[in-house]
Amino acid sequence: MIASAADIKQENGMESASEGQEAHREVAGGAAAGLSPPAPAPFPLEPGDAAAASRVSREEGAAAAGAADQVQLHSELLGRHQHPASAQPPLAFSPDHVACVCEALQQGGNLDRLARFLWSLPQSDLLRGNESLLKARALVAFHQGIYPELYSILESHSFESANHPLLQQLWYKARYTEAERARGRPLGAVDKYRLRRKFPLPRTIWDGEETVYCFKEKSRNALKELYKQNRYPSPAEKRHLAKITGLSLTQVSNWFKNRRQRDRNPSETQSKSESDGNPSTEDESSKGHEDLSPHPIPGASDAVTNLSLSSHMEPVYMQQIGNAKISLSSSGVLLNGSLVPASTSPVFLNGNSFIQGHNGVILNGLNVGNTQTVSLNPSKMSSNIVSNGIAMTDILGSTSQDVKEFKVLQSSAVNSAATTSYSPSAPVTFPGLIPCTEVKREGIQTVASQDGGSVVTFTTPVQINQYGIVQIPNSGANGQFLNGSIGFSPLQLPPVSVAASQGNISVNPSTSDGSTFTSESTTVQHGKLFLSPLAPSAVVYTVPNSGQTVGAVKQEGLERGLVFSQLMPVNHNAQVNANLSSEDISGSGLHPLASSLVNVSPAHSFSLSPPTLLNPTELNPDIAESQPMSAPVASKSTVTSVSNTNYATLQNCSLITGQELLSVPMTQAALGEIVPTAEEQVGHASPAVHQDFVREHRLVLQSVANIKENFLRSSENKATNNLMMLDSKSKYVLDGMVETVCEELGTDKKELAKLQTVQLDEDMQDL
DNA sequence: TTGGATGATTCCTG
DNA sequence: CAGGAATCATCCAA
Repeated sequence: MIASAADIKQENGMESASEGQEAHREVAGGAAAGLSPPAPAPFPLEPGDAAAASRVSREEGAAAAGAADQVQLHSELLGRHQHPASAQPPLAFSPDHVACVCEALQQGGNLDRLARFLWSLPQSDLLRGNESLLKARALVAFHQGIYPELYSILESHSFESANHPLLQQLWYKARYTEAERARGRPLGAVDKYRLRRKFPLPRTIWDGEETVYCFKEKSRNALKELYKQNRYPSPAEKRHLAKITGLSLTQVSNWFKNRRQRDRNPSETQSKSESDGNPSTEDESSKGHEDLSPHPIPGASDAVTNLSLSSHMEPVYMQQIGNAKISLSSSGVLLNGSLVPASTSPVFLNGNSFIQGHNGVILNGLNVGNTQTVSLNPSKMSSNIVSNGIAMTDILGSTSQDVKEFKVLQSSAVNSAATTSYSPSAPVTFPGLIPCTEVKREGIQTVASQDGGSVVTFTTPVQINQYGIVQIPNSGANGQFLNGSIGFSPLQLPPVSVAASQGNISVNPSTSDGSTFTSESTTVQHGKLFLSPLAPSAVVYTVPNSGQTVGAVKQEGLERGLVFSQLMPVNHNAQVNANLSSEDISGSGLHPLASSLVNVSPAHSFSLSPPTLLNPTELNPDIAESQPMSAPVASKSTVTSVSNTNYATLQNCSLITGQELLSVPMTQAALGEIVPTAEEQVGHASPAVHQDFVREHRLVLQSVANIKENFLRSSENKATNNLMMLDSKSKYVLDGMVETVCEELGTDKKELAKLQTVQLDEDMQDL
């Protein structure tokens, strides 16, 4: 689709860059006329001069046939007969239609035609800032070698991320081509690299996220995290990883393959510590390889691995789940999980993950960086000593095997004898665990033990500040039984600085024996919603108290979803603020009220009161097919998990409320007005209505824009297709339109004439 | 300019 | 078809 540099070079011959630009301005000049202020218009169209433009176009117009001509014809008519010369010529197309044609021509690869079409368009404020037009203009400018204009376009408008790859290519290729011309020789890799450094991408076409060796750091971290746990991911895991990282399955597979290979041959590759600064990665890679060969996830019977730690005099029993790798050079921390009867304050994190010594804590396989603090702050320490309990709520990523193993270990924990109590007023650190990571534990009741060891159970709210993982505000006079029900899902926590913002946690009042809590101990968190923005966004809502315990929530492959615990009293005072942005979560941590993209007020409540729990089957049939919810501890657990697609639907519902009457029909109009009925409506056009309609439509689009990504994801769900269509700015949506238009363009001009004569007032009536 | 790091590719094997 | 090994091309920092 993109004209190659060679093409451009050919077109421009041996002219210098500036000469070439001028030449092309003269030849193809009007391409950008009147579309956007930032770019100079070589042939500025006087108001009402669409006819002239039309004539010029036809004279030049080698292919006078097609959409461009039809458009300009109609523009001419409207410009002459409906508007005085002083007014802006009206658009025969709606901006969406223009964008549609642009997309069609772009995808058709006919950039010359696209240039003529752009040139023929009249000036209109409606078209300013139209991203499809700007993109088309950029393409044309690149195609014609008018690089200054290209740069101007790219820098003057903040493009949607969906367009970034293409525009970035344009940016770099233009730079390369310019440099090649100047030097008169092809560029080498280093030359290109220097050019990229010299001309970094403008933020308008770049999300600002650093990439190293083509992979974004975020993606790389996700790969690393899974690799730490499992060097041989299953195809499903690879797919999931590919999905959450935006990489292809092949890239994920290659990454693992390369990583394994280089871990196997550290001497050859001189593999050093990864960029995550975690030497443990290397450590665990360089030792015990025989244990890391492909193997099925072990069953519960072999879930417990007895390791002897070099730095410890006492053995530490750890739970090794699946292919999770265990690397302990000192005491570990494990929350919510298994048992480590080490003498030096082991803390476990969610059972199946692991933890390592020197540089950080790995929460569920994810490393907590040096500056991160894990503090467990209870608010009040009454006498809540829970002797038992390990309730595991593993939200994401855990496998059923994990749960099984957890059960085994849990039972052993319950049956164990030794119980250690920690003074709530004495924060406990874990020597040797993480020299640079502070782990505070306040008001933690240590409870069960195994083999003389101790298991930590959190009986009060657990708070991990913004440098840490989880924040659970304490809200009660009575201590709360959290029972260690902290679920850190694998792969959800980046290991570095953003880790804190990407975990998820559920605080569930559950007991190991399945008994329910009294209201006194559990109501304190009423209405609290603890959300966690995740890169693969998983948000866990757990609102305790209903006389029932909440068990584990499992949802494999959840990418952006909400997990609602049972009986979530949204209608109380719960305002759901969920920042699901995967791009900007580093600063928000887990503060529940941090910047929110989605603000679901009670008015838009999902009716999650007990009688109307979200039914995953209804919301998304995929849920029924997917990972079943499991409740390793609480027998009564009833947790509703809502998959990403459902979440998108929910968002749509809330945001579109009151607007869907506008937006949905608009989609129909945008797509459907190519139908012959449009012809009968010629002459009924009402520019005023049209523009107003467009504005409203834009309003709708704007409101929808925030959840666009979810729209796109929801496209996987057929049930939401209609909603997806609302986002007519989306290229995905346009794809369908483009196909249609391409057909029309390729067959009959009349169809385009029909397209121009859309009667939006009729649409309004339909509304 | 250099050399390590890294993603991708090819070939082979089970 | 996935994994291992070798290799290539490119990236990127020093």
